[in-house]
Amino acid sequence: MNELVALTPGESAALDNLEERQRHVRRGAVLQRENEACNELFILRKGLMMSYVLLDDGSRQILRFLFPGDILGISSAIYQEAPETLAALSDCVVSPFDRAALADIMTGHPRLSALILVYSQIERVALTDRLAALGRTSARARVAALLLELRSRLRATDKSIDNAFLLGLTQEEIGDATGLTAVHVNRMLRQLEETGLIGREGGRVTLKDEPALTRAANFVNRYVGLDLSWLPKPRS
Amino acid sequence: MNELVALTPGESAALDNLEERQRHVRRGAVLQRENEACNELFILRKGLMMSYVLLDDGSRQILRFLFPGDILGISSAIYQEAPETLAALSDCVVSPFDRAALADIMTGHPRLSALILVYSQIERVALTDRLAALGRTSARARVAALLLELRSRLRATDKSIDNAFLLGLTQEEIGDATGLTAVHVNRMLRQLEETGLIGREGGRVTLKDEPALTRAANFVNRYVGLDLSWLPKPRS
DNA sequence: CGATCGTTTGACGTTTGTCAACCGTCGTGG
DNA sequence: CCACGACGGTTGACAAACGTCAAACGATCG
Repeated sequence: MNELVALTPGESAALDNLEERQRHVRRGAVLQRENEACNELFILRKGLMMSYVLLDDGSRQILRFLFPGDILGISSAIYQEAPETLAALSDCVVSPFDRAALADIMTGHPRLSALILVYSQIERVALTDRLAALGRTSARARVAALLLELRSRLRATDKSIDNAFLLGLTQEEIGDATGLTAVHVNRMLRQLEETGLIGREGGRVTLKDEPALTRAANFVNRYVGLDLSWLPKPRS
Repeated sequence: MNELVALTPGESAALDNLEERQRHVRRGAVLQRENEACNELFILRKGLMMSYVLLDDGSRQILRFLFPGDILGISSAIYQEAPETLAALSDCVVSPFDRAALADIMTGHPRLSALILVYSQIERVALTDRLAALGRTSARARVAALLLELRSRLRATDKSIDNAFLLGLTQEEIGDATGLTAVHVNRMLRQLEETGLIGREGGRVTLKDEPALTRAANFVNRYVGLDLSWLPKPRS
């Protein structure tokens, strides 16, 4: 949270309290399964995870990729059964905490409550961007938007990333995120490569023509342009 | 909020405070425009509204339909510029309030803060349901899901609604919500009618075979199955 | 009464999915 | 050490779903 505002000692302590415990999650492991009870929330410390749902016909929709610093499972915490599955795309480290800890923060730290709401709204807007992409843009635009989003979010934790990054996803996973088949994702990636917008060498993607990609995708970075001047005063 | 928990007098007073003012919004009017500054939030009191985004090519994605009791514009409140447009689908009444009032609630009423978070998470899950629908289901399923969702949400404010309701949307609006063209929406509606799943008489839709519709749509009502046992204690 | 809007329908085009085959890499167990 | 199988990527032929264009109709409103 300290990227958005300077925290008071009391607020920092409350957050550190959430991150007391650590749990390692192996690549491919499931942290929380759709339709199962789940009393824990998590903060992702290291690695890349995803949330997804499975439909009746067995197809999968990836809802969101999760990066270090993200809070996982708020939506599951308000339901008796989790509405989505959380799974690790790489070896990860998470800090589990329970719903009572969330309630304690909301009672004792109004500004942190507001920041949790802010993060959940940033996520909401990112979801609506993807909704618009799935509803109204071409396969090519969706793949381009996904690459831009991945790069932008990876850079938030690893400043060394510039135009090139290791794409930790299979083409099937890209397809499940963008509403396409793996075969068509492959065609789109190749087309982006052939037209010079991206480069690819064994899992590594290079954004070679970022302005053209942004135009193709109408991508907006939702972590900039915030207005937090209205946040309540910290209590301690 | 009082549908989910019994409010204390202090909490009720804080909410009544938000609804002090009233503003009438005519059908078709825009309450908030994408990319414009907006310092107000709203509670919808009467009528039907929608939020949408416009893409570069002029196409529109409707993100969400808004019903009485919904809070409008939280996501816009955290940005300098609104990420979405709010427009009235029928004559409406809204209660505007400012961001400072939101901050006051978060400071003074921890349980209301938590409930605001709960509502924003219900909305989040509804958005992910729609994301999965757009990414992974057929045009027929998406239209069926929209009809079920509309009926379910209309019934929340009007208990007299059973299987039939007045569909206050054009087929173009249904298309913009489901990621289809108006022409194809028409074909799907006619197909649902011909196969006996729905009936139609001039703007009125009747869900004639609800189990079959639910199967066609894999629809989940996200306003049931909540677990709010963890909510913080009310302060006053 | 004309104009506009929403709906309906048909013919046709494009995008995307499906199916199938093949390739290279990697890990594993005989 | 090698053979095998699993997995992910690549490619082509074909099919299905959905979009585009165009025309006509009825209702509503000024």
